[in-house]
Amino acid sequence: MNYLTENLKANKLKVTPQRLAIYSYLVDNCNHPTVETIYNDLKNMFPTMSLATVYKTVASLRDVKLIKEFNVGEDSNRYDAKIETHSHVICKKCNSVSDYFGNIDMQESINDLENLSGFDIDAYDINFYGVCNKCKKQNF
Amino acid sequence: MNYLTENLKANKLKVTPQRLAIYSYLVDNCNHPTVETIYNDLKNMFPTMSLATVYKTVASLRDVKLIKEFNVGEDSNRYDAKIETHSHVICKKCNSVSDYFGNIDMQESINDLENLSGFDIDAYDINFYGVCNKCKKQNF
DNA sequence: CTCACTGCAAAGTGTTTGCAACGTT
DNA sequence: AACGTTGCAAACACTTTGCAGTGAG
Repeated sequence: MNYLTENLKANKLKVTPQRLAIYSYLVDNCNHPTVETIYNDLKNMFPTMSLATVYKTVASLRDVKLIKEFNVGEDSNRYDAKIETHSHVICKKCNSVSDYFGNIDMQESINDLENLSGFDIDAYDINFYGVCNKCKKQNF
Repeated sequence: MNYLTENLKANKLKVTPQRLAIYSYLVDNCNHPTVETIYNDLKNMFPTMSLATVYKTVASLRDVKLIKEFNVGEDSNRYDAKIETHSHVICKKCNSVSDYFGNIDMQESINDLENLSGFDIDAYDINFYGVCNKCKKQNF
């Protein structure tokens, strides 16, 4: 029993083939896919699988915090199985979303903000926007 | 002629009563309203105004960069007439969005990221999530 | 055996579009 | 007078829901 199966069971989620496939797909892919992308990539292996199943599955995985749901200004949400703190880098040309794991120290700002406003901060997101290397080269 | 009118004209946008009302509403309100909120708050003064007009207007204002459009994980977008760089602080309980103008130096990370990946970064967003002072007090 | 999950279709929600009437310039 | 804007209704895209049948535990 691999760790994906264990993670699902630990969160009281039944290990169905569809659910395991969607979860492994997210763990294996760093491209932060949308529901549509997941569905298209998996329907070869699961011809009867429906979009609704993908929606329901990512919602379950998100609820138990095995994956993160986010939106970078597009119509549809993206999903990410990397749950450690990291930033996203979005290319304005090709709309790709990549990861940046560099350390960004936010503690000072968080302290400042908490003292200033009485807010309790427990998370933050950082998104960078620009043009990726590939699009720069293609003058795209 | 006030500066709001000037800003619209400078961007070749006709100064209609609806457009001016929506733009001033955004300039006067720091609560980062959604289209729905703008519509509800203005329809007393403009009983015939339609949601479509609000959508079209914020799109025009966003296109000429008089306002910013963003999303903090809700179903609908929010709009902000503060165009200087600043962060958003989101309360997970009451879903309020407030501003943080504290200086956060990202230059080092941007350099690192640009060297690392060849990305040209020209903007970034920072969102903080937590519980606001009011909700903390209400144990809400 | 039970209850959660799947898959289909239908409904829901936020947003956009087509188009005629209107109003700013 | 010209052309961008408004406002209505219809269309659209993404997501959620209802429900009967299925299958993991």
